[in-house]
Amino acid sequence: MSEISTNFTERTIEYEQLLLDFKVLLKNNNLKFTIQREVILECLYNSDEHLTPESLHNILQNKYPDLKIGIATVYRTLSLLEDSKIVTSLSFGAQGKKYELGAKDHHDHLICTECGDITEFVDDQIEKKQHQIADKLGFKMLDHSMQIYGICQSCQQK
Amino acid sequence: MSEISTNFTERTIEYEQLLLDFKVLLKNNNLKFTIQREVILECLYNSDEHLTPESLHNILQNKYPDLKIGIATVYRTLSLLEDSKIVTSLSFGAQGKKYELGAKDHHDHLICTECGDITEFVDDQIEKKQHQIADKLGFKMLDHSMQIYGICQSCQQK
DNA sequence: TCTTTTTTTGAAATATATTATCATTATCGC
DNA sequence: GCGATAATGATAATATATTTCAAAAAAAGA
Ligand SMILES: [Mn+2]
Ligand SMILES: [Mn+2]
Ligand SMILES: [Zn+2]
Ligand SMILES: [Zn+2]
Repeated sequence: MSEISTNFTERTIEYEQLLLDFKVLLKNNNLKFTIQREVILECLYNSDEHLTPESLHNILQNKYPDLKIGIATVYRTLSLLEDSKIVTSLSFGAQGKKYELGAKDHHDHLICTECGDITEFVDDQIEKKQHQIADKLGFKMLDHSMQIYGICQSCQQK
Repeated sequence: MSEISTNFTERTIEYEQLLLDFKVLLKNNNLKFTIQREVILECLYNSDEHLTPESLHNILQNKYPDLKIGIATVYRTLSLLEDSKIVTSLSFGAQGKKYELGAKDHHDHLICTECGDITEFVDDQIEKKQHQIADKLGFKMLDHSMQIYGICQSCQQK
Protein backbone atom coordinates (compact mmCIF):
# COMPACT_ATOMS: atom_id res chain seq x y z
CA MET A 1 0.00 0.00 0.00
CA SER A 2 3.00 2.29 -0.13
CA GLU A 3 1.88 3.87 -3.41
CA ILE A 4 -1.14 5.48 -1.78
CA SER A 5 -0.62 9.05 -0.74
CA THR A 6 -2.61 9.94 2.33
CA ASN A 7 -2.54 13.67 1.61
CA PHE A 8 -3.62 14.72 5.09
CA THR A 9 -5.42 18.02 5.21
CA GLU A 10 -4.02 19.17 8.51
CA ARG A 11 -1.43 17.85 10.88
CA THR A 12 -1.40 19.79 14.07
CA ILE A 13 0.73 19.03 17.08
CA GLU A 14 -2.44 17.85 18.78
CA TYR A 15 -3.13 15.38 16.02
CA GLU A 16 0.44 14.13 16.00
CA GLN A 17 0.17 13.45 19.70
CA LEU A 18 -3.11 11.63 19.25
CA LEU A 19 -1.59 9.49 16.53
CA LEU A 20 1.41 8.72 18.67
CA ASP A 21 -0.79 7.67 21.57
CA PHE A 22 -2.75 5.47 19.23
CA LYS A 23 0.42 3.79 17.98
CA VAL A 24 1.55 3.12 21.53
CA LEU A 25 -1.84 1.68 22.39
CA LEU A 26 -1.71 -0.61 19.37
CA LYS A 27 1.75 -1.84 20.19
CA ASN A 28 0.86 -2.47 23.81
CA ASN A 29 -1.95 -4.72 22.66
CA ASN A 30 -0.08 -6.56 19.91
CA LEU A 31 -2.16 -4.81 17.30
CA LYS A 32 -0.82 -3.47 14.06
CA PHE A 33 -0.73 0.05 12.74
CA THR A 34 -2.45 0.13 9.35
CA ILE A 35 -3.25 2.82 6.81
CA GLN A 36 -6.95 2.09 7.37
CA ARG A 37 -6.71 2.76 11.07
CA GLU A 38 -4.77 5.93 10.42
CA VAL A 39 -7.21 7.43 7.91
CA ILE A 40 -10.17 6.65 10.15
CA LEU A 41 -8.54 8.43 13.06
CA GLU A 42 -7.53 11.33 10.85
CA CYS A 43 -11.02 11.64 9.43
CA LEU A 44 -12.59 11.68 12.88
CA TYR A 45 -10.08 14.31 13.95
CA ASN A 46 -10.83 16.58 11.01
CA SER A 47 -14.59 16.29 11.28
CA ASP A 48 -16.84 18.49 13.37
CA GLU A 49 -19.81 16.25 12.73
CA HIS A 50 -21.09 13.32 14.68
CA LEU A 51 -20.42 10.55 12.19
CA THR A 52 -22.23 7.29 11.60
CA PRO A 53 -20.15 4.31 10.47
CA GLU A 54 -21.93 4.66 7.13
CA SER A 55 -21.15 8.36 6.67
CA LEU A 56 -17.55 7.86 7.75
CA HIS A 57 -17.24 5.09 5.20
CA ASN A 58 -18.58 7.36 2.45
CA ILE A 59 -16.18 10.15 3.35
CA LEU A 60 -13.25 7.76 3.29
CA GLN A 61 -14.27 6.23 -0.03
CA ASN A 62 -14.37 9.70 -1.58
CA LYS A 63 -11.18 10.90 -0.01
CA TYR A 64 -9.15 7.73 -0.54
CA PRO A 65 -10.82 5.86 -3.42
CA ASP A 66 -7.74 3.72 -4.08
CA LEU A 67 -7.89 2.35 -0.57
CA LYS A 68 -11.23 0.65 -1.21
CA ILE A 69 -11.79 0.57 2.53
CA GLY A 70 -14.46 -1.90 3.62
CA ILE A 71 -17.42 -1.07 5.81
CA ALA A 72 -16.47 -3.94 8.14
CA THR A 73 -13.12 -2.28 8.78
CA VAL A 74 -14.88 0.96 9.68
CA TYR A 75 -17.10 -0.84 12.19
CA ARG A 76 -14.15 -2.79 13.59
CA THR A 77 -11.99 0.29 13.95
CA LEU A 78 -14.74 2.36 15.58
CA SER A 79 -15.29 -0.41 18.12
CA LEU A 80 -11.58 -0.53 18.82
CA LEU A 81 -11.39 3.23 19.21
CA GLU A 82 -14.41 3.26 21.47
CA ASP A 83 -13.07 0.46 23.66
CA SER A 84 -9.83 2.43 23.90
CA LYS A 85 -11.75 5.56 24.92
CA ILE A 86 -10.44 7.45 21.91
CA VAL A 87 -13.89 7.99 20.46
CA THR A 88 -17.25 8.10 22.12
CA SER A 89 -20.57 7.09 20.67
CA LEU A 90 -23.97 8.63 20.92
CA SER A 91 -27.15 6.70 20.33
CA PHE A 92 -30.41 8.58 20.25
CA GLY A 93 -33.57 8.66 18.24
CA ALA A 94 -34.18 5.84 15.88
CA GLN A 95 -31.34 4.14 14.18
CA GLY A 96 -27.64 3.76 14.51
CA LYS A 97 -24.84 5.05 16.64
CA LYS A 98 -22.96 8.25 15.96
CA TYR A 99 -19.29 8.59 16.76
CA GLU A 100 -17.04 11.49 17.61
CA LEU A 101 -13.51 11.87 18.76
CA GLY A 102 -13.44 11.67 22.54
CA ALA A 103 -10.16 13.54 22.71
CA LYS A 104 -12.07 16.76 22.81
CA ASP A 105 -13.37 17.49 26.26
CA HIS A 106 -16.46 15.77 27.54
CA HIS A 107 -19.75 17.41 26.73
CA ASP A 108 -23.45 16.71 26.39
CA HIS A 109 -25.82 17.39 23.51
CA LEU A 110 -28.74 19.57 22.59
CA ILE A 111 -30.54 18.02 19.63
CA CYS A 112 -33.03 19.77 17.36
CA THR A 113 -35.92 17.41 16.66
CA GLU A 114 -36.76 19.31 13.46
CA CYS A 115 -33.46 19.53 11.62
CA GLY A 116 -31.30 17.13 13.62
CA ASP A 117 -28.74 19.79 14.34
CA ILE A 118 -26.58 19.16 17.39
CA THR A 119 -25.22 21.74 19.82
CA GLU A 120 -22.70 20.77 22.45
CA PHE A 121 -22.54 22.00 26.01
CA VAL A 122 -21.14 21.26 29.45
CA ASP A 123 -22.45 22.27 32.82
CA ASP A 124 -20.15 21.70 35.76
CA GLN A 125 -22.94 21.79 38.28
CA ILE A 126 -24.77 18.96 36.54
CA GLU A 127 -21.58 16.98 36.15
CA LYS A 128 -20.96 17.23 39.87
CA LYS A 129 -24.53 16.38 40.75
CA GLN A 130 -24.41 13.22 38.65
CA HIS A 131 -21.51 11.92 40.68
CA GLN A 132 -23.34 12.68 43.89
CA ILE A 133 -26.41 10.78 42.70
CA ALA A 134 -24.38 7.73 41.72
CA ASP A 135 -22.58 7.76 45.06
CA LYS A 136 -25.79 8.00 47.02
CA LEU A 137 -27.24 5.01 45.20
CA GLY A 138 -24.15 2.87 45.79
CA PHE A 139 -23.13 2.99 42.15
CA LYS A 140 -19.57 3.19 40.90
CA MET A 141 -20.07 5.74 38.16
CA LEU A 142 -18.17 5.19 34.93
CA ASP A 143 -19.80 7.46 32.44
CA HIS A 144 -22.94 9.28 31.54
CA SER A 145 -24.80 10.68 28.61
CA MET A 146 -27.37 13.41 28.49
CA GLN A 147 -29.40 14.79 25.63
CA ILE A 148 -31.77 17.70 25.59
CA TYR A 149 -34.31 17.64 22.77
CA GLY A 150 -36.00 20.73 21.43
CA ILE A 151 -36.41 23.14 18.55
CA CYS A 152 -33.38 25.16 17.59
CA GLN A 153 -33.51 28.90 17.01
CA SER A 154 -33.57 28.76 13.22
CA CYS A 155 -36.28 26.08 13.12
CA GLN A 156 -38.43 28.13 15.48
CA GLN A 157 -38.42 30.99 12.99
CA LYS A 158 -39.87 28.84 10.20
CA MET B 1 -62.86 -11.26 18.77
CA SER B 2 -65.60 -11.11 21.40
CA GLU B 3 -64.90 -14.68 22.58
CA ILE B 4 -61.49 -13.71 23.94
CA SER B 5 -61.43 -12.98 27.65
CA THR B 6 -58.89 -10.36 28.55
CA ASN B 7 -58.64 -11.38 32.20
CA PHE B 8 -56.86 -8.24 33.33
CA THR B 9 -54.75 -8.70 36.44
CA GLU B 10 -55.47 -5.35 37.96
CA ARG B 11 -57.75 -2.46 37.11
CA THR B 12 -57.05 0.49 39.27
CA ILE B 13 -58.71 3.86 38.97
CA GLU B 14 -55.44 5.13 37.59
CA TYR B 15 -55.45 2.54 34.86
CA GLU B 16 -59.08 3.20 33.99
CA GLN B 17 -58.22 6.85 33.57
CA LEU B 18 -55.23 6.04 31.37
CA LEU B 19 -57.42 3.80 29.22
CA LEU B 20 -60.06 6.48 28.94
CA ASP B 21 -57.48 9.05 27.88
CA PHE B 22 -56.18 6.62 25.31
CA LYS B 23 -59.66 6.09 23.90
CA VAL B 24 -60.22 9.83 23.61
CA LEU B 25 -56.89 10.23 21.88
CA LEU B 26 -57.75 7.49 19.42
CA LYS B 27 -61.13 8.98 18.66
CA ASN B 28 -59.68 12.45 18.17
CA ASN B 29 -57.36 11.05 15.55
CA ASN B 30 -59.80 8.81 13.72
CA LEU B 31 -58.06 5.76 15.06
CA LYS B 32 -59.85 2.68 16.30
CA PHE B 33 -59.82 1.08 19.69
CA THR B 34 -58.71 -2.53 19.32
CA ILE B 35 -58.12 -5.37 21.71
CA GLN B 36 -54.46 -5.40 20.63
CA ARG B 37 -54.00 -1.77 21.60
CA GLU B 38 -55.71 -2.39 24.90
CA VAL B 39 -53.61 -5.39 25.95
CA ILE B 40 -50.39 -3.62 25.00
CA LEU B 41 -51.30 -0.65 27.16
CA GLU B 42 -52.41 -2.92 29.99
CA CYS B 43 -49.20 -4.92 29.81
CA LEU B 44 -47.07 -1.80 29.93
CA TYR B 45 -49.08 -0.55 32.89
CA ASN B 46 -48.64 -3.77 34.84
CA SER B 47 -44.93 -4.09 34.16
CA ASP B 48 -42.16 -2.59 36.25
CA GLU B 49 -39.57 -3.49 33.65
CA HIS B 50 -38.25 -1.54 30.72
CA LEU B 51 -39.60 -3.64 27.89
CA THR B 52 -38.24 -4.23 24.41
CA PRO B 53 -40.76 -4.76 21.60
CA GLU B 54 -39.58 -8.35 21.53
CA SER B 55 -40.05 -8.99 25.26
CA LEU B 56 -43.45 -7.29 25.22
CA HIS B 57 -44.46 -9.50 22.33
CA ASN B 58 -43.40 -12.62 24.25
CA ILE B 59 -45.35 -11.59 27.33
CA LEU B 60 -48.45 -10.95 25.29
CA GLN B 61 -48.20 -14.23 23.42
CA ASN B 62 -48.04 -16.10 26.72
CA LYS B 63 -50.79 -14.14 28.39
CA TYR B 64 -53.16 -14.03 25.41
CA PRO B 65 -52.21 -16.96 23.18
CA ASP B 66 -55.56 -16.91 21.34
CA LEU B 67 -54.91 -13.35 20.21
CA LYS B 68 -51.89 -14.38 18.13
CA ILE B 69 -50.70 -10.81 18.25
CA GLY B 70 -48.09 -9.98 15.61
CA ILE B 71 -44.73 -8.38 16.25
CA ALA B 72 -45.55 -5.68 13.68
CA THR B 73 -48.55 -4.64 15.73
CA VAL B 74 -46.37 -4.34 18.81
CA TYR B 75 -43.94 -2.08 16.96
CA ARG B 76 -46.76 -0.02 15.47
CA THR B 77 -48.53 0.41 18.79
CA LEU B 78 -45.36 1.34 20.64
CA SER B 79 -44.64 4.02 18.04
CA LEU B 80 -48.18 5.32 18.38
CA LEU B 81 -47.94 5.40 22.16
CA GLU B 82 -44.58 7.11 22.01
CA ASP B 83 -45.78 9.74 19.56
CA SER B 84 -48.73 10.33 21.87
CA LYS B 85 -46.37 10.74 24.84
CA ILE B 86 -47.99 7.83 26.64
CA VAL B 87 -44.82 5.79 26.69
CA THR B 88 -41.21 6.84 26.55
CA SER B 89 -38.33 4.96 25.07
CA LEU B 90 -34.80 4.54 26.19
CA SER B 91 -32.01 3.64 23.79
CA PHE B 92 -28.58 2.93 25.12
CA GLY B 93 -25.72 0.59 24.47
CA ALA B 94 -25.95 -1.59 21.46
CA GLN B 95 -29.23 -2.92 20.29
CA GLY B 96 -32.84 -1.97 20.49
CA LYS B 97 -35.05 0.47 22.28
CA LYS B 98 -36.69 -0.16 25.62
CA TYR B 99 -40.11 1.21 26.43
CA GLU B 100 -41.89 2.14 29.62
CA LEU B 101 -45.12 3.85 30.46
CA GLY B 102 -44.57 7.58 30.62
CA ALA B 103 -47.59 8.05 32.84
CA LYS B 104 -45.41 7.50 35.83
CA ASP B 105 -43.54 10.62 36.71
CA HIS B 106 -40.53 11.62 34.70
CA HIS B 107 -37.22 10.20 35.78
CA ASP B 108 -33.75 9.43 34.53
CA HIS B 109 -31.76 6.20 34.62
CA LEU B 110 -28.74 4.68 36.27
CA ILE B 111 -27.63 1.65 34.25
CA CYS B 112 -25.29 -1.09 35.42
CA THR B 113 -22.91 -1.95 32.60
CA GLU B 114 -22.28 -5.40 34.12
CA CYS B 115 -25.76 -6.80 34.68
CA GLY B 116 -27.92 -4.30 32.79
CA ASP B 117 -29.97 -3.49 35.86
CA ILE B 118 -31.71 -0.13 35.79
CA THR B 119 -32.33 2.21 38.71
CA GLU B 120 -34.54 5.25 38.33
CA PHE B 121 -33.98 8.68 39.84
CA VAL B 122 -34.94 12.32 39.58
CA ASP B 123 -33.02 15.37 40.62
CA ASP B 124 -34.91 18.63 40.62
CA GLN B 125 -31.78 20.72 40.49
CA ILE B 126 -30.62 19.02 37.30
CA GLU B 127 -34.09 19.27 35.77
CA LYS B 128 -34.10 22.99 36.40
CA LYS B 129 -30.57 23.44 35.10
CA GLN B 130 -31.46 21.69 31.84
CA HIS B 131 -34.18 24.23 31.14
CA GLN B 132 -31.79 27.07 31.86
CA ILE B 133 -29.23 25.65 29.44
CA ALA B 134 -31.79 25.26 26.67
CA ASP B 135 -33.04 28.80 27.22
CA LYS B 136 -29.58 30.25 27.15
CA LEU B 137 -28.84 28.55 23.82
CA GLY B 138 -32.09 29.76 22.24
CA PHE B 139 -33.60 26.30 22.22
CA LYS B 140 -37.24 25.56 22.85
CA MET B 141 -36.80 22.52 25.09
CA LEU B 142 -39.23 19.67 24.56
CA ASP B 143 -37.69 16.77 26.38
CA HIS B 144 -34.49 15.28 27.64
CA SER B 145 -32.91 11.99 28.52
CA MET B 146 -30.04 11.30 30.82
CA GLN B 147 -28.29 8.07 31.67
CA ILE B 148 -25.58 7.40 34.20
CA TYR B 149 -23.54 4.28 33.54
CA GLY B 150 -21.67 2.43 36.22
CA ILE B 151 -21.35 -0.70 38.33
CA CYS B 152 -24.19 -1.42 40.72
CA GLN B 153 -23.64 -2.37 44.33
CA SER B 154 -24.17 -6.11 43.91
CA CYS B 155 -21.90 -6.30 40.86
CA GLN B 156 -19.15 -4.47 42.73
CA GLN B 157 -19.15 -7.19 45.37
CA LYS B 158 -18.45 -9.98 42.84
C1' DT C 1 17.05 -7.64 3.04
C1' DC C 2 14.42 -12.03 3.16
C1' DT C 3 11.62 -15.08 5.90
C1' DT C 4 8.35 -16.24 9.26
C1' DT C 5 4.64 -15.28 12.24
C1' DT C 6 0.77 -12.94 13.36
C1' DT C 7 -2.76 -9.66 12.55
C1' DT C 8 -5.76 -7.20 9.41
C1' DT C 9 -8.26 -6.67 5.50
C1' DG C 10 -12.36 -6.65 2.06
C1' DA C 11 -16.04 -9.30 0.33
C1' DA C 12 -19.67 -11.93 1.25
C1' DA C 13 -22.62 -14.36 4.24
C1' DT C 14 -25.22 -14.05 8.27
C1' DA C 15 -27.68 -12.03 12.12
C1' DT C 16 -30.72 -8.72 14.17
C1' DA C 17 -33.90 -4.86 14.45
C1' DT C 18 -37.33 -2.39 12.27
C1' DT C 19 -40.51 -1.03 8.61
C1' DA C 20 -43.40 -1.62 4.43
C1' DT C 21 -46.72 -4.21 1.73
C1' DC C 22 -50.99 -6.26 1.22
C1' DA C 23 -54.95 -9.22 1.49
C1' DT C 24 -58.09 -10.13 5.18
C1' DT C 25 -60.55 -8.84 9.22
C1' DA C 26 -62.32 -5.74 12.78
C1' DT C 27 -64.22 -1.35 14.36
C1' DC C 28 -67.62 2.07 14.49
C1' DG C 29 -70.94 5.59 12.95
C1' DC C 30 -75.15 5.32 10.76
C1' DG D 1 -76.89 -4.96 10.01
C1' DC D 2 -74.36 -2.04 6.37
C1' DG D 3 -70.66 0.36 4.55
C1' DA D 4 -66.63 3.09 5.02
C1' DT D 5 -62.44 3.10 6.98
C1' DA D 6 -58.67 1.59 9.73
C1' DA D 7 -55.99 -2.24 11.86
C1' DT D 8 -54.21 -6.66 11.77
C1' DG D 9 -50.85 -10.63 11.02
C1' DA D 10 -47.89 -12.80 7.73
C1' DT D 11 -44.40 -11.97 5.03
C1' DA D 12 -41.16 -9.46 2.37
C1' DA D 13 -38.04 -5.86 2.37
C1' DT D 14 -34.72 -2.74 4.43
C1' DA D 15 -31.29 -1.08 7.48
C1' DT D 16 -27.78 -1.92 10.66
C1' DA D 17 -24.19 -4.66 12.50
C1' DT D 18 -21.34 -8.84 13.00
C1' DT D 19 -19.00 -13.11 11.51
C1' DT D 20 -16.34 -15.89 8.41
C1' DC D 21 -12.49 -16.72 5.65
C1' DA D 22 -8.94 -16.62 2.17
C1' DA D 23 -5.67 -13.25 0.72
C1' DA D 24 -2.75 -9.36 1.93
C1' DA D 25 -0.09 -6.54 4.98
C1' DA D 26 2.64 -5.55 9.06
C1' DA D 27 5.98 -6.50 12.49
C1' DA D 28 9.59 -9.34 14.30
C1' DG D 29 13.59 -11.90 13.72
C1' DA D 30 17.49 -13.71 11.18
MN1 LIG E 1 -20.62 15.85 20.66
MN1 LIG F 1 -37.52 4.21 33.74
ZN1 LIG G 1 -33.39 22.84 14.02
ZN1 LIG H 1 -25.08 -4.73 38.13
